[in-house]
Amino acid sequence: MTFFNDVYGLCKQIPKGKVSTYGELARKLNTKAYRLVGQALRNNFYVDVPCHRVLNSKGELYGFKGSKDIEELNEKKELLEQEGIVFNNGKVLNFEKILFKFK
DNA sequence: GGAGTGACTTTTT
DNA sequence: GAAAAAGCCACTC
Repeated sequence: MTFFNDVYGLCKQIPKGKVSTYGELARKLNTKAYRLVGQALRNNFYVDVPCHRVLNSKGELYGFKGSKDIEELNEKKELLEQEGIVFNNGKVLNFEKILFKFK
């Protein structure tokens, strides 16, 4: 679970009001397993990890809204709006501005 | 230990 | 430019 753990750690590094992408996370971890990032978050969306701040490369939520099992994250999406992130048709406005890039 | 899986990304049609 | 297909790696069953 080390990989997952790393993912969680990075997610926690995402400052409030900003978002990141699975690609960035994976790249930061020096891996191409983009899907693993999503998997990690999915298994651990119970934990205090701001997984809702992680979007896909297009800057929009992936799977959240479509799946019923994770419809709880729909509420988290609204949380993002509370943090200052604006959504438009499921997409994020000024995505590149609020995108948090890992170093 | 092998096969299946997935909140993705990139390339190709 | 949208839609489909393939590639990817770690984790679970």
